[in-house]
This record gives sequence, C-alpha cells and structure tokens, in this order.
Amino acid sequence: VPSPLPLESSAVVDAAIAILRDQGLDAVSMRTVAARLGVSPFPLYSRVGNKDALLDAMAERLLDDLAPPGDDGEPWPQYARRWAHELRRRLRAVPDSRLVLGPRRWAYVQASAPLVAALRRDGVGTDDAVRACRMLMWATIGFVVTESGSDVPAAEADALYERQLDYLLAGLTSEAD
Amino acid sequence: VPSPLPLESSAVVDAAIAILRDQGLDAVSMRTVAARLGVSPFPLYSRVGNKDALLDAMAERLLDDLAPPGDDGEPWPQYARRWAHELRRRLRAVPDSRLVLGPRRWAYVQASAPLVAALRRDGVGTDDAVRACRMLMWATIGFVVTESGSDVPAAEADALYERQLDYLLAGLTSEAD
DNA sequence: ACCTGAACACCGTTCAAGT
DNA sequence: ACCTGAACACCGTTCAAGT
Repeated sequence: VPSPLPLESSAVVDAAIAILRDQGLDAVSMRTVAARLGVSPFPLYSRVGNKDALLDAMAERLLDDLAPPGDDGEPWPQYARRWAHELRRRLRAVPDSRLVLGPRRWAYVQASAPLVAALRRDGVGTDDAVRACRMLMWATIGFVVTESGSDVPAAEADALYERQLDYLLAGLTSEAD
Repeated sequence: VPSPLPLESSAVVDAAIAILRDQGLDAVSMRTVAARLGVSPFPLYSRVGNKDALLDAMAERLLDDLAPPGDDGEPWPQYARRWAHELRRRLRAVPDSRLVLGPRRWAYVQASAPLVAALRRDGVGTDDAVRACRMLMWATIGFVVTESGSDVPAAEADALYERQLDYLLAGLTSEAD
C-alpha cells in the first residue's frame, strides 16, 4: 500500500519553472507539470489550486527577494537607481512577459517594500513614497514588457532605459524638495 | 450550387472584436468566430492566416488612426502631450491588455508616425525623434498595462500618468535644446 | 474552387473507482 | 485519505470528402 506522495507545492512550482526554462510558457500545462513529477494531473489541484494560481506562484518565485535593502547612509535616489536596474534585470530574465503581467500583484507589493523604506528613511512622506515607487515600478515593468516585444538592440534599449530613469528621478527629486 | 461565401478578412476581424467586447478575449477562438459567421473554422485560415495573425489584425483595428496629425504651428511638446493621452485613452478602451502586447508591433509603428513628424517639423533630428517617441510610447503602454492589473483608483492613476508625462517631457525638452 | 464534417493532438478540470 | 484512469467540454489546425 503506497503512502501519500510527499508532493510539496514548491516541487510543483519547481517543475513548472523547469519546463518554462526548457520549453517556454506555452509548454507549461497542468498535464506536462504532472508528467514531469510522475503523477496524474489531479493531485496538483490540491497543492496549487489551479493553473492560474500556479502562474502566480511562478511569478512570485521569479521575483523573490528582488533587491537588498539600502544602506543606511545611501540617499534614496541612488538606491532607487539600483532598485530599478535590479527590477529590470530580474524581469528580463523571466522568459515570458505574460508571466509578469495579469493580476499577479502580490510579487510587486513585496518587491517595492525596500524602495518605499529607503524613501521614508530620507524623510519622504508615506503617500509620496508610495507614488514615487509606483511610478518607477510601472515604468520599468512597462519598459521591459515592451522592449521584449521589440527588435531594438539591447545596447540602445539600455541607453533609453537609463535616460528614462534619469528623467523620472530628476522629476521625482525636484518634487520631493 | 452555392457560390463561394463573400467572406472578407475584415468581417472575420469584425466578428472577433464583437466577441471580444461581449465575452472577453478568452472567448475569442477560431471556432467561436467561425460560428458567429455561420461558417466552419476552415475558411478563416484562408482569410486571416491563423489565430495569432487574427490577434494582430484585431490590435491593428483597435489602434487604427490613433491621433490626428498636429497643427503646423503647434510646438512638439504640446502635440506629444495630446498624442500620449490619446494613446492611453485608446489602450484603456481595449478590453484586454494581452491584446496590446506580444509581437504586435506594426500597429505601434503606424501610431507613432504623426508624433515623429511633429518632432521633425520642429527641427529635431530623426534619430532623436524616434527615440523620444519610443520612450513616450513604451512608457504609456507600460503604464496602461500595469494600471489595468492594479487596484489603484482611476483618478490617482490619471494624476500619476500626468506627472510621469511631465517628467519625461521635461527631460526630453531640455535635451532637445 | 471552396466548404463541411471529422479527425488529431492537445488543453483545464473533475469524478467515479480503486488501493 | 489519496491517487489513477477516464471523462467532459473545450482548443488550433488540417484533411478527405463532398458540392
């Protein structure tokens, strides 16, 4: 009599991400994930809920621990620059932009925490800090999603992103004073 | 003996957009579009190619004739502001952000033409004009895609977009001089 | 020449039946 | 209690057969 499989939800996410990297997002199905685990599809539903929840969990895993918190003496615009570049780097490493969109908000709320903290540490009010963070985050997500669908060379996209960041930080800095 | 159906590719796109508005993007399939036209799925493939090409054609339709060209005497930053707001308005009217992403670039190339023309008319070099246009377009697409997946109130998103536009235009203007 | 009906190889999800 | 196998209601796409 076989005992219940020691199938953790993290193992399901592991398998899904392995398929994502090997064969792309379209190859990730409840059936292919189950097959990679040597199991029928049914047990997956008790571990991860359903397909959409699995996609959420994958996004969360891929954005986990986005940026280290800033140093105590670091001014917020400098930290914001590091944070934004790290967010872009992580998002570009995700092999499919459909995974970073949709209603997968939770991962971003977590990711924004250290930037909001850096702003607050420098005396920016909570609402302003949240808005500044939101602007940088939305601009970065949008930039990555759009550049990934374009044929603009990487070096040019890098330069364009740097300039956009300059402009946004200049605006946010002048307003914060 | 029935003659060939007078089935135009535009009718296929019409039917697909009608289903999009009535039941959402997930309800748009080659089968449901064919059923709405009273036809089997097969003839659609000779009209629109395949499902992905149909999605491209839908995106193109939804962004068609994006912005009227600017007045001759209108300075480019003022036209850029109108253009960007119109782009955002159009994108927000598309009921699903998956439709404005992916490799559906052609619609955006067309949409950007009048803005590039306005910049050039004011003496901006071609490369700079293309880059400025790209920044405003990517920022806007990204903003809309991200705001549509968030629970930020519309008024707040409007204000945030306006400010982001201020910052980007301020940066682009100072650089153009 | 062009369409229909059926088929192929897939989906997400669920349920009776087994152990 | 938990899984398997089969099923249900779908996909995109294609092809033999009809007209």
